[in-house]
Amino acid sequence: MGINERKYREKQEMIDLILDASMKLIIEEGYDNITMRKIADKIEYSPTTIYLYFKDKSEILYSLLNLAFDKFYEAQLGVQNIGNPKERLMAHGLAYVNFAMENQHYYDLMFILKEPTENMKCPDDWQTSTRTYDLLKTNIKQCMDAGYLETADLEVIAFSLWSLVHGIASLMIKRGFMIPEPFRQYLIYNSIQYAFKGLFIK
Amino acid sequence: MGINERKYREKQEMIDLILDASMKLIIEEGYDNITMRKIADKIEYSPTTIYLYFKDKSEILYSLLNLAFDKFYEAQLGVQNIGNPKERLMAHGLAYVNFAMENQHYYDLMFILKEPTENMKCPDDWQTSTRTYDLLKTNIKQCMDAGYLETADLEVIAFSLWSLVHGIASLMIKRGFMIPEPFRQYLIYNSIQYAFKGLFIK
DNA sequence: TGACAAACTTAACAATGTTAAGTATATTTG
DNA sequence: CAAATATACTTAACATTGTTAAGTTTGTCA
Repeated sequence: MGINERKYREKQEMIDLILDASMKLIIEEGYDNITMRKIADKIEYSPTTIYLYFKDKSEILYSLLNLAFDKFYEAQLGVQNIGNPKERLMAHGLAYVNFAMENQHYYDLMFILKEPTENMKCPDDWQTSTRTYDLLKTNIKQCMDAGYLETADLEVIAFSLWSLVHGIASLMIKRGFMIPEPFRQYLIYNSIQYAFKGLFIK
Repeated sequence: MGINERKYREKQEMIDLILDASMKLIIEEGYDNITMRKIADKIEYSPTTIYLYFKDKSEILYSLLNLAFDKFYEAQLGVQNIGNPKERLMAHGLAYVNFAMENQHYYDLMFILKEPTENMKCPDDWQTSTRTYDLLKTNIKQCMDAGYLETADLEVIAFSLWSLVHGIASLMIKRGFMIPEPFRQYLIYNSIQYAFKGLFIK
């Protein structure tokens, strides 16, 4: 009988409803201003109903983190059609920072906030994140194979590049107000350019 | 009459008492777990007394941010006795990340948390922070003058290096749990090494 | 000594995440 | 078909948070 299937579907729809509302709230009002009651208001249910679908608030944030990583991964894929490994890697870095700047709250969820990580106990729980990191490593590897990068520990190069773009993104998001607006874009673009150029050996 | 001086002194002592207790609480229990009532408990006053000395919680955090920057600046000064500009700059980067790792809550206050920055409206309010950034720029400038670095926009180079070390530090602090412990130190050290080496031209 | 200001506390507010207990609404079972 | 039971949801309440208003004690100065 399809009754169980329907129930499962309805449960899933409710979960999506909650996540949708939460994500919208985060985008509208920022992570700090998201509360269980506001989510409940938005979906027109009582606050406690949410607890029938999520263990607690951090589990909602963890689910949103995974959704954010999906969007992030897609954005990263956008540069994979570039043939030349060096240009691809550079575009990759720029795409990373651009995504972060245009989706600051997603970025917060993915790499800065602690709360959603309370639900990440074992490595299985961060598959959505390692997927994008693997993409970066692949692009680095191909640069290395093509002789654009010095042969070195792939993990070290990857972490260096990741740190660089994450540093740019997170500084801009959290302390960008200290830099006058017209100067921000200039700094972002040229810092990436400068740092990447240094690493390439041809 | 020294009565006003005494009162001023007492007021200052109270402020220090509150800041001391707050900082200890942050170090002991982390930023998330610091509450006005816990601070009050620690200094053995009622919670509302604190409001006679600080406008609100974010003003306390802002004061702590400045204290953190003082410690940070001191730590950075530790490498200034190194004669060779290149070695000094590299040591500077390492000292930066080391301080961050050893004082994660300070680092949170200085570069990641939004709350304390609510009290930073005009550039006068972030003097303690620009001071350390100026130190970095000085060291970069000297590397450039000595021919260790390609001549380029100082602001761009400084932001690149800052982003790199900040990226390493903040990733380790916020998502370090995803990297197995013995590997973390290796990654930190070698990433700095790798990225810096790329930038030097001799 | 009495007026007044400064320092501090008590009580309370609204907002937060979360739980316990209760009520409708489906579903299953006799 | 009706009673029993499970499912979905709500109401009420709790403890904790930052913060304010009102009151009390203490110190200062005429």
